[in-house]
Amino acid sequence: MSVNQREIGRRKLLTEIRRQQRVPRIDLSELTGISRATVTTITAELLREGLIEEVSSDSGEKDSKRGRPKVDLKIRGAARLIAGAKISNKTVSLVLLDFEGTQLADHEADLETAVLPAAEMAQVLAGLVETLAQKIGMSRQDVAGFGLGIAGVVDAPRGFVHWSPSLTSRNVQFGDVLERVLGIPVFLDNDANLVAMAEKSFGLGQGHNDFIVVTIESGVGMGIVINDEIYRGTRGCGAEFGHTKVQLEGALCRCGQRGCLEAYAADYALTREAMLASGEAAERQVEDILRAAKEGDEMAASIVSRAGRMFAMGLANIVNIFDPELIILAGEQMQASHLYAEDVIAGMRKLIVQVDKAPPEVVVHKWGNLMWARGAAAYALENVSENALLGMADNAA
Amino acid sequence: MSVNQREIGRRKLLTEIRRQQRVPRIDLSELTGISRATVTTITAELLREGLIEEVSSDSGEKDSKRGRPKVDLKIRGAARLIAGAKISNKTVSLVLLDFEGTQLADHEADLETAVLPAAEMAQVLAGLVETLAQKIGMSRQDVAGFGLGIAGVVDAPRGFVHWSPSLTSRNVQFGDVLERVLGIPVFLDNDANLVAMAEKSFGLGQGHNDFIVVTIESGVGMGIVINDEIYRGTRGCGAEFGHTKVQLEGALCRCGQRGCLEAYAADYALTREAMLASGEAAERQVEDILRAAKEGDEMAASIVSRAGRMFAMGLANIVNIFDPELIILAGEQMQASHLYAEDVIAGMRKLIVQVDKAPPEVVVHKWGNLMWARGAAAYALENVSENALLGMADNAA
DNA sequence: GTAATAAATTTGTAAATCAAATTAAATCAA
DNA sequence: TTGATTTAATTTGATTTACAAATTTATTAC
Repeated sequence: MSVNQREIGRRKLLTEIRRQQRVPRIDLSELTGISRATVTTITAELLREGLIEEVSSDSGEKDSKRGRPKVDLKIRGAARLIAGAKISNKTVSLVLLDFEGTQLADHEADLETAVLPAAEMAQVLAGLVETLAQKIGMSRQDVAGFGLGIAGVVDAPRGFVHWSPSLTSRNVQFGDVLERVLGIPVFLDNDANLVAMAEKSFGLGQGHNDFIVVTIESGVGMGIVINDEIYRGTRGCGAEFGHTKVQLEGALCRCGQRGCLEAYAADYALTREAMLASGEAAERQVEDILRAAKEGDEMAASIVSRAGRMFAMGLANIVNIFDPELIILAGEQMQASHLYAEDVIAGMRKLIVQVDKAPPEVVVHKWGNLMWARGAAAYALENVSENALLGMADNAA
Repeated sequence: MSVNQREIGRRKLLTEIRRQQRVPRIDLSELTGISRATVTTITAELLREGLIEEVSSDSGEKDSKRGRPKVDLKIRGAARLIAGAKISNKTVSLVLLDFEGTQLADHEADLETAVLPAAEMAQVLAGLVETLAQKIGMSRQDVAGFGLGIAGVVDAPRGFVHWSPSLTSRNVQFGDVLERVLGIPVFLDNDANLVAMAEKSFGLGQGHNDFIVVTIESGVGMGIVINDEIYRGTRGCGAEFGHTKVQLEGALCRCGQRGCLEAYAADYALTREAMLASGEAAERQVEDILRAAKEGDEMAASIVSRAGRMFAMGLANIVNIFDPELIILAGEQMQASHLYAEDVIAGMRKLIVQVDKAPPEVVVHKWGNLMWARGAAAYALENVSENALLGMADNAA
């Protein structure tokens, strides 16, 4: 009933094994502070349960030591099957991972309509997860957990969608709807949080306990990791970096308010301004504007420069508030390169509180379309892992 | 050595007793999920150690129940003596608390100079703590912990001061200096964090796990409470709300940068603007300007209104990032009333992401000079409490 | 004075950790 | 090939700890 001692040990060891990838029992004892005896008993349980497995050789150092050789332990990939998906504008991308986190399959599908009622969306997703599973000869029922990223305002722990551009209805208990239709555990989250999750599990955030991920695609999003956990506000609408205000009564944003960072830094802001300034009716592509700016077009340069300075200002505010050790600028579109530029970062450094200590590291991580889905899967993986451990206690009783 | 089960139980029970103020064992068992038997044994330990005490009557409900009457437990005030202090511009205010948190004495003293070398400041503080203790017939050596709040950039866990307006030297291991001079454990923190601490322990933050405190005095500060703990960034220079930027290349701030919130909302910003606008050489008092604004003076009104709108914008950014359940506007000066005004808060509400859920509660808490010192003491109390529990384990061994 | 009732404690048992002893699996040296 | 050496992993036995159930304690009701 209560969280007993043993469960704490099991959790500690399983997470440590996951972190280390491959690790012998004696090191586990060192790393976790749990005695060798207890490590033996607990890992035996985890082995029996099929959650981990032994790997013969320690490939690392073969300096011909004598003594009984270490036997590495690792997460057993075959233990569970995890699916993750991200709903984008008119496409859904999915990945299938094993329990180790290695990718087994992926899939991409178009949606006929970008916006659907919750029930229909669930039907579509159920079909896609089935298709995905069949790619490796499995069925949907074999999937232990499905993580889904959806744009909008999401209350992740409750699986509740306040609003999403992909759903016709507001305020849906979408997590429950999905679980009913899919018949497997579903874990729902805001898409920006999932990038943070992906960076934490597979990306540049590995080994960091506190960091911030800023995502740049059509809008500007943010994920916050504090104390090794995704921080979500009380109402599930925190981390709205794109809608922090950088100018009082400034430019009009898609959200209807004025002065949002997005209204200066996002793609549509650039094209809109260029259109307005030139008086042309046709929209120029962002790439066009960036190229023109580089080639000396003053108007274009001015637009791009302001976007960069506004972005730097927004970033600086984040640093002044959080003082994180790391900021990851993550995005799949190369066209946001003007925001990744070194002078933008330099501009940010000038706007933060000056201390005799290095400013936070800023790294850029450009990745493919599937990263979102992998983040969603990582979120599911975390939850499935936890449930697997809880399940063990039940079996014992 | 390792944090054993028993220690977890002790901590749980002690914090629960502190939270409940007075509580019988059987309720403790209910509240913490620890069995009655274990509650008996652990509370016996805590009693023996003198950290808690029994109180005969449960004053609450005397509805003539039968059965053995409950015996309330409470923190034993006499267990430890805690001091807290805040260094302000040219004064130091101090409080002396017992282990329950009730105030036993307070003291205020002027500094000859606002800025001192670390060693001298430590000497001054040692004398003041001695004076404080003697007010109740005790000496400095009887104080179990001293919490100190100091303006500037402070790395609290390390007791390191990057920079402070009260010290001549930068980058001082001030915590260690103080401990050497005072001869008692010292806990150092940034002053804004201490207000958060005070609100969490004694004020409006009680019962909330995640909230934000914005302090308004000569500058604008912020304290962040996440998961019932003060959040401090990696370098100890987070939560610099006053220096978040609200205008690109805007008004000049004391910190040398442009566009800081402080440069629009702080006292000196108002007086400066009024002076510039009127062309007068003499500075007007903030109260003057506020009164004039109310009486229809257009220039004054414009200045005050902009300060309010900028402040609303800054607050909205905090909400858009954190989505906290509660924001406490805390300050000792009535003159900041223009920032507390209802229309400022309403302005903030218009600038946050709109969801079908109530915006965060905003409350105003005006308090006296000693609140800072009480926060410092609360910080020390938390640490001393923790150490008392750790000490028990050592005794047993 | 006795029954009833509820809080707190005691008792005996089961769970779980750990240090120390033991076993297992390898290398090295002769 | 054999035995010494070395190190990892397991087993053993003691100890800690938590808890359910039984018991004691302190009160009211009748």
